[in-house]
Amino acid sequence: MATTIRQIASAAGVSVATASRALNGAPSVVDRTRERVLAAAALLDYTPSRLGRSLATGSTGNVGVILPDVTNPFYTSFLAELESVLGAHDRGILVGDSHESSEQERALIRRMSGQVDALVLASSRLPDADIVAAAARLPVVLANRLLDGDAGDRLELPERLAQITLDIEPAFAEAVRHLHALGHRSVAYLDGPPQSWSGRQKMRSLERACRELRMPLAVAATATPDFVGGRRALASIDLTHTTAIIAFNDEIALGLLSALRDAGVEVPARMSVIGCDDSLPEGLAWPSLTTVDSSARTLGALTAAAIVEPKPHHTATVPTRLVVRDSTAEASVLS
Amino acid sequence: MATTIRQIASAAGVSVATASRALNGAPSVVDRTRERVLAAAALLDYTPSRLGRSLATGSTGNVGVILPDVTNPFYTSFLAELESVLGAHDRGILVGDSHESSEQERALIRRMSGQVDALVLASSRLPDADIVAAAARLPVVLANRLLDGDAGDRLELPERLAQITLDIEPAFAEAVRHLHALGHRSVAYLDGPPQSWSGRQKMRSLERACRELRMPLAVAATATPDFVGGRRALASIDLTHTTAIIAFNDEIALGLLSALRDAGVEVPARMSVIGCDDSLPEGLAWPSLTTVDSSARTLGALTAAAIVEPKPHHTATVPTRLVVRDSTAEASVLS
DNA sequence: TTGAAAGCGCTAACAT
DNA sequence: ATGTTAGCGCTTTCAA
Repeated sequence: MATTIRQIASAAGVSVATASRALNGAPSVVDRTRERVLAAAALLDYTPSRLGRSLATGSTGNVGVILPDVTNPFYTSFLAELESVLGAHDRGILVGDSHESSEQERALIRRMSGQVDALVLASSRLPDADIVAAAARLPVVLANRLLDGDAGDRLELPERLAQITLDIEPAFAEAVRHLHALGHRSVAYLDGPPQSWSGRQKMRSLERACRELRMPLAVAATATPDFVGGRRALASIDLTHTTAIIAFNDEIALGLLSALRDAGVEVPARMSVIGCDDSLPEGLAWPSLTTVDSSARTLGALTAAAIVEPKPHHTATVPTRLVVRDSTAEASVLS
Repeated sequence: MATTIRQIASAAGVSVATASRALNGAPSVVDRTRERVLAAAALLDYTPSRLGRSLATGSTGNVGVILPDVTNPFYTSFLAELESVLGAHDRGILVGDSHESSEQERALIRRMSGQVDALVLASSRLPDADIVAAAARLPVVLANRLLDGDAGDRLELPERLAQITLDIEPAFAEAVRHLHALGHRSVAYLDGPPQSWSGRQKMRSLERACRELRMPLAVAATATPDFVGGRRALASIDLTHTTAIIAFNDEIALGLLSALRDAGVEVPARMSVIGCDDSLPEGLAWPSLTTVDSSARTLGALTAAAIVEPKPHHTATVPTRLVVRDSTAEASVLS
């Protein structure tokens, strides 16, 4: 067994109450006493039990983070930033991977609640009602998702539910205008997971922008929102009529680039490609990818802030912008 | 406040002890009583407090996992597998990112110990002594690292220290022989982090294999063991005398490939490249990468097994093998 | 300024 | 088969 506060107390010749106060820097402890306690603690290599403290104070110092896929670079960047900030505040992280499944997500929430002070749900695939229910039990920060507050105000949003999102609408509209200006007259969109809120946002933004410019929008699905999914998705695209493709994320765009190269379709001469996230290191994509910069790290930082300094009904949004590189060019003339 | 076992007990008209037994499926509870308790629990939406249970039983059901970099695909694959297996056993994961720093690693261990049942240290950058000290406090599984047990047996290895490693020696030797057979007469090695145990293993394997074949080995460092590090490292390679490069991992190799393409050096015609891990999805590298297959997922699975079914002085090793693809070919004749 | 004692939610002897 | 009781390690009233 590890050293307990009782041993410290008796070693220092004080009561446990005093030992506790000294250890926690209570002002009411006289210097000489504090020194004795601290010395005893150092001597016995004392580490306070988080469990005991948590039970007594009702706060654990940990936050639960649930991601759809720990393997996805977008979420690992997010997690890295979150971990970094929370770690600096001496708070631990319990992670869970929902594998894009709402069932698993529910199970994780159940397992975590009770041993965390707050929950971060990244791109939650849960129905609104479940999220509201979770937020009733403990503070929840929703990252990359918004609840349908406008839907007739049917469900009251809990105070302790924060929502941090990416403002992708303007950048996606700009992407479409960018393509239009290059002479493209139709756009194909490679979608992400069907339950993804951000995916729906992207779809909506594209639909709207395309409508305004009178450009048809073709939508194709990907089995998985990653490199492999992007590679496979090329098969579902009508190459004879498509000159420009926008992807749900950079991973998909990268897979697409790879498949296009294999198929002998030149980028950008014959096909323009646009990604989303700007998550790839320079030089990984060839040609370098035109993309919508939406920083997962910033999302992580704002999420961490929402945990560290909670505000009722807190919302924040990460701005995004189109970054034009070498994967988009003037539309080729189709034969 | 959430529902407590006391409320369940009084609602069901039994003592807390009986309630506890019923909830935990003790055989000594008669069916009718159990039903009443379970019904009360369901009615009141009861979730047992992990904290209370942990304090009483001395086991938390959580394991701590410390990685050098949550953003690195090798570690995320490892983590994904670990999470998957442990999650199936209803055990939670506390993650920490040490950012390749032993200082941070120490701090994380301190924060975690006391609230986890076991610790997983992936590619720990800590001195042997610290690891032994940690293992004295709680079970530790060392992944991708071995302690110097042979160094005069100076430090007794704790029983509860498991060590899971990759057996890279044979595959690295084979990589060198593969290059030699293709006519290469010298090898360059792009190393990983200096504190990395596996990096030293790789170096040693290469040195030995090269010595046997009388091939000179040139070693260059990378600032970071990732794509960007690989790209930058090309500058430190003598292109006029090098025909083959082996990299610490696939990320570095990928960066190298990208830099070589920018520099107009053809792969494999002019330069052969070999990676390590086989962590890239098919099609990501161009040309496809000859690499040493050493599965991070398998490492994760074996590590999870060491947690779930602990054995004293447990060790296990993941076999590796050379996978020949398109990035290696006959040595070019240098002018 | 310090100590005694209660209690956080739960489990596990020990009794009955 | 069930109840009583004593903690697990800590914080925090309340008294002194």
